[in-house]
Amino acid sequence: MNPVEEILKKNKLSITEGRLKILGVFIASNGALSHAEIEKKTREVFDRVTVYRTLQSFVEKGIIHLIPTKDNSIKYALCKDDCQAGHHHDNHVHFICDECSKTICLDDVTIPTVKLPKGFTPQHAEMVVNGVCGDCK
Amino acid sequence: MNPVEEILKKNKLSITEGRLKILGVFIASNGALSHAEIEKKTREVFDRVTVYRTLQSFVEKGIIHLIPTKDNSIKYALCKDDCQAGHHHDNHVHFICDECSKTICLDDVTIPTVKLPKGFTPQHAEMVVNGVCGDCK
DNA sequence: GTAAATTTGCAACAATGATGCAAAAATTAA
DNA sequence: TTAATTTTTGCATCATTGTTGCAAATTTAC
Repeated sequence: MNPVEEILKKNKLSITEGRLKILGVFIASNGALSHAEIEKKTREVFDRVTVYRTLQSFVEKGIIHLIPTKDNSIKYALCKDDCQAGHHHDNHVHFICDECSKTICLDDVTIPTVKLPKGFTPQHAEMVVNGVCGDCK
Repeated sequence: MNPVEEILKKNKLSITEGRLKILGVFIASNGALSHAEIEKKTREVFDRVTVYRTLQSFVEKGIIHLIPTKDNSIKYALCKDDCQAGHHHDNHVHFICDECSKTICLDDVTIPTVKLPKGFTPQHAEMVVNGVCGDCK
């Protein structure tokens, strides 16, 4: 069994062509992908709705995670840790390159904790850094 | 001249009913607002397109700023510093309450700098903390 | 292989956002 | 203050994005 199928099995998702293909796209990509990008790569094969539902189920199962952005573009990423070990730890910083606009998971950069004003109880933090990536400099 | 008009003047925007009203909504609110919320509060008075264009021009002038979110909902906020001093410094942490889902600018909490891997040049950082706010605890 | 469960595609719909253009309003100049 | 110029608004229209119900197709379990 190939590794893509294994990930689906491990997450109790039935093996379908759509899921194999879309998960494959993530594994082949080195950065995060927007919904539009995934749709473009699979539109000829699968329906728009299938892509939506597939991504939703992947997020629910923790196979991929969302990255917050300022513009209204959801970005999805499959992180190395998640897909190999199966247990989730997406508390890493994300980097968006202003040149190539690629979104990269900095798996080794942990989000620092900040001291909040009185009354606020933190639960989860997200951090996104913009700048220029190694390839573009 | 009232303070709302002054902000528009300072930013070289002509004083119109729509801008006064929408800016007023921001000043009256203690948190960030989504487009939909602003539209709801002004739909009977102004056209949808006017709201879009007004928000766009406010962002361009730096009167309001965007807050990144995971779901596809743009949040806009008017920060205390910006509107009073006129010079921009929105390098503060944002807090989203999981109970009341209010988004709050923590103007006094500065985003910490993180050490990035070799090759990455940071330009700007964003940080969003989720949890429970003082009112909901 | 067959039955049950799940997923897919289609159609339809809702929400969000953008653009061109004429009418209205605001600013500038006289 | 009025007239001319500039800017903004509203309307119509369109594109994109995302959701839902349901029948057909596929996958899984037996």
